[in-house]
Amino acid sequence: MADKELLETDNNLVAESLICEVECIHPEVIDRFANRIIDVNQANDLADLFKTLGDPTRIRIVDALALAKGEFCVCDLAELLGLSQSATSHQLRVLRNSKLVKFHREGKMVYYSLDDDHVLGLYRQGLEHISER
Amino acid sequence: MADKELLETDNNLVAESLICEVECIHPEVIDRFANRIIDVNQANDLADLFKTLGDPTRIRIVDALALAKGEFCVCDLAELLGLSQSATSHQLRVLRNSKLVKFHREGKMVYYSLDDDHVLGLYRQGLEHISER
DNA sequence: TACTCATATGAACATATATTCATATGAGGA
DNA sequence: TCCTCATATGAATATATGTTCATATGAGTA
Repeated sequence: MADKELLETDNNLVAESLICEVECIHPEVIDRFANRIIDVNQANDLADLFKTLGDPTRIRIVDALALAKGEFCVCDLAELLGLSQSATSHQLRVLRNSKLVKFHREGKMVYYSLDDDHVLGLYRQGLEHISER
Repeated sequence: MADKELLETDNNLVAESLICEVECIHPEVIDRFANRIIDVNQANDLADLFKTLGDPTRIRIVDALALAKGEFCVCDLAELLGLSQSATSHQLRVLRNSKLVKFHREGKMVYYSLDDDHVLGLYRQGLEHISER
């Protein structure tokens, strides 16, 4: 709105403003990259993956499963990490939904483990990153 | 409390309950891993790193910087991603605080780029993970 | 079938966070 | 010095999320 009023006093500015509201943009940069940027859906999926790992409790769960190189039942996980059973179960569900862990039932117990080595790779790379600072 | 009342009718149960509230724990599992689990501070740092990558807007910023293999000024980034200048700046600050991007000033403009190849590695590994499903 | 136990889940609450709007900062130019 | 412009930032708001509490589910067992 402030712009509009200013424009009426300067026709030269009007033309430019109709094309682009801001002056600082480098059109050649935009043109070059505009169609190569990650698709919004993919960005959402990727963000969801990282978001899932973006909680200290879930990190500790993943860490436990990573060092066990095997599986834990919910109850042991809760005890190991000092969490309530409910909190543990809720967080395991989040990890499950993102396919970061898998599980199987054995009688009354449910055992969880990392879904694949990819998860381990991501986790280790993250660990490396924070260690180098 | 429900436990307490039950306990008074069965002394055998009392003893066990005083040691451990839950029955399903495997003590040998706990003992074996209890002292090897990631330190809480480290878990927080690692979660913060992933949390920073856990937002679609920041993912798209990182993606743009990754494919440019160079730098963008704030204004170009905003235009490229269809974001407001303010939102872009706020998110760049988050990325800066987590040391995922670096920047330098040139006159009025500020140019941002990925901080190091580690970030790129993490990003790519995440991409791989979601592509394989 | 009735009971116990391991796990899952829904609701509620407190906290964190992404965006917008308005404004501040600070560099370059007239 | 005053103005413009690129960027940064604070406040406010809407939304997402982690934990707890209470309860449900569902497998084993008497």
